[in-house]
Amino acid sequence: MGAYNIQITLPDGTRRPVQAGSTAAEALGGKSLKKDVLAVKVNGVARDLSAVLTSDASLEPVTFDSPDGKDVYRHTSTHIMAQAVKELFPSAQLTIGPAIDEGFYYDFAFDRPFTPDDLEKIEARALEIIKRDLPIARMEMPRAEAVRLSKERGEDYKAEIIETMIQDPVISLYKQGEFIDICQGPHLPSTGYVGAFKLLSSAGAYWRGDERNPMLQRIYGTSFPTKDALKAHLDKLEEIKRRDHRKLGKELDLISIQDEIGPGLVLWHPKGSLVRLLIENFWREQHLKGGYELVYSPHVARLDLWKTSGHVDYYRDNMFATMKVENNEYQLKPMNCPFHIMIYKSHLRSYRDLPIRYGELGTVYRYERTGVLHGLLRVRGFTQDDAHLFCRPDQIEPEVSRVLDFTFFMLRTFGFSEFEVYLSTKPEKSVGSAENWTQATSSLEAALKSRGVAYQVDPGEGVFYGPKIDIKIKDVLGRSWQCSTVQVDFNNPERFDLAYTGEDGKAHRPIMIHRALMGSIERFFGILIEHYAGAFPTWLAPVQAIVLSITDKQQAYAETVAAQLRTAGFRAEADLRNEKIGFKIREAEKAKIPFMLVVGDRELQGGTVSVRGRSKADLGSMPVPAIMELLRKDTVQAVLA
RNA sequence: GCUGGCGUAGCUCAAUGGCAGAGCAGCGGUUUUGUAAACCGCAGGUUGGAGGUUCAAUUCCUCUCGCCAGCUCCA
Repeated sequence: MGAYNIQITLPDGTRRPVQAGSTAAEALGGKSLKKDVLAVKVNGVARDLSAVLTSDASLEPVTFDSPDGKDVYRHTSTHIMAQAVKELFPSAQLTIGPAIDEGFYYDFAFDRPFTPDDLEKIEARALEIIKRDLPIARMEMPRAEAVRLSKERGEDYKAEIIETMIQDPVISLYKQGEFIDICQGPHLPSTGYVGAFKLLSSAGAYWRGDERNPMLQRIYGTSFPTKDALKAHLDKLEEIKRRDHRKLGKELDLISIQDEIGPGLVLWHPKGSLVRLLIENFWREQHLKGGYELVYSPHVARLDLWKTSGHVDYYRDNMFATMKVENNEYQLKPMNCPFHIMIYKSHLRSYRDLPIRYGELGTVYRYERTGVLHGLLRVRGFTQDDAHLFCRPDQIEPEVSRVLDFTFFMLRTFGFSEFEVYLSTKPEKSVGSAENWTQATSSLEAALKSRGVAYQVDPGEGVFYGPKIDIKIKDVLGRSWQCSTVQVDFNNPERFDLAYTGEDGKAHRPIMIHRALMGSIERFFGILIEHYAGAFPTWLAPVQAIVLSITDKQQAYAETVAAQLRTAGFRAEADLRNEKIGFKIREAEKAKIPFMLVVGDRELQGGTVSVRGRSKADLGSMPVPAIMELLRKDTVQAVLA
């Protein structure tokens, strides 16, 4: 090898000559390199530390802090798991094993599901492989040879992957000990780089995600550089469990879903109903302020209505079966839009009337397959905070801008402050002219830009009838939920032959915009429960304050205080039971009531209450008007924030 | 819908091919209490449902309903 030098450039701008043929690791500092450098970006492309440098390049160390670093780390982790599986169960075939958001999985073709017992053994073996600190080497070979090698090793799925999914003439493989896997890489330099490693669960998964294909056995796991980081992650998983709306919904007596009633059908208990009432009241108020007209529509209608709308053609699989009434077929409604359209159609409309905005908290029923139902998040009967805007093409942009403002206002009010916005463009199967699509899409973009909203484009992900904007919220645990959607629709105005009379006296076709802010009230409520861990802010709390008497001497006073609060418009209760104060506080804490007002003889004498906020906050003694002021401030603040 | 797991008192969970149990909640009593669980007692069940094997099934088998995890789907 020639002893000529090449230039490398480091992220801080320093340049350094190194010998051509050096590895990236050597170029970065050789043996002094710490174990927290996992890989390297050569000219922006993630590579192994062992990658050989042959020309001038910019180098950037990749650490666990970066998404690339996590990816490399977890990818090697999943190889380690796969090696453990192959060692313990040689007949298991490798398929795919990617790094995912917070860990990794690997799918194996195996003749039976892995048991929790298997998982323990696999984990133990994986830890041993980490201890062996096997060097991980990259190899390259021609496709045909890689296919042959895979078949030789009994890895038919791997051979299929190369043959059908990879175009490159040269295939890269990674080897650690006896374990070989086809993989693009990059990987960690050795198995010993993995600090903390844990397997989490196993489940079936179809080959290539298609239920007609054989079922594979998937194992999920995660890994972190340190035990503490792993523990933090496991703690977070515990926290997610603690906040599960199905658990809290039951504990706080908010809702139930019962066998006798049917899967995916929700009973709203009094406390849950109260929260819902508060949400809906706020929603209606804001819509009236925002220039919407509120409407109601029936829960069933003639099937023909949905033939006209196209739902029968496109979405019958997700609709409940029709019912026969007096020789006519009726359908439980899966959507509200046809009704709003029919309200629009009940008059001749002038261009002066537009935009027309119909809003409805409309309850719809959709047949969801049993396997997808999930608490409040995925149900069969739910209420959409639906609205349909009928407008001229030139009104799309201002209307969408208004909707965006409105959406962010609503979501912020419910405590969400981080958003991800997606613009979905024309899919392969679509209706409407190219011109329509272009104009609508650019109107959506213009609206987003006018609002200074950062967004990503999802090419081809629009609905067949028009482009859309989806907004995802991030909850307090950093999880994303899609709630809001704004969809332009060219299809329904056409199908229902909607028209308005223009300035020119001629009939024109209006554009429809479907939009939902919260999406489904059920789902949004589920998200809210988890976001707040059941501890609703005062303005949404079903019970805002509870008066706790110390002995029955203060019963009358406690009732008076509670009554005063209720008269002033607060949701207050009194706990007069013959129980110790510690017990009453415990129950009130468990019920997550924002304010506990303890009244004993001292308070009785002074006409005060001793205020304890949720989670131990001691707010001291105060007269009744003062606690009312506190409640008022706490309530108003949230709504105006 | 598919694969796997699960289904026992209102809730959380034990147990066994041979009379189904605990804690909490509920009810009755005692206690009159100062910031996260006072004490005693009582009651509570066709072990999700149907069928089968067995002298005997909550336990084993089949079907069915539902739940959970994942896959798939999501206007």
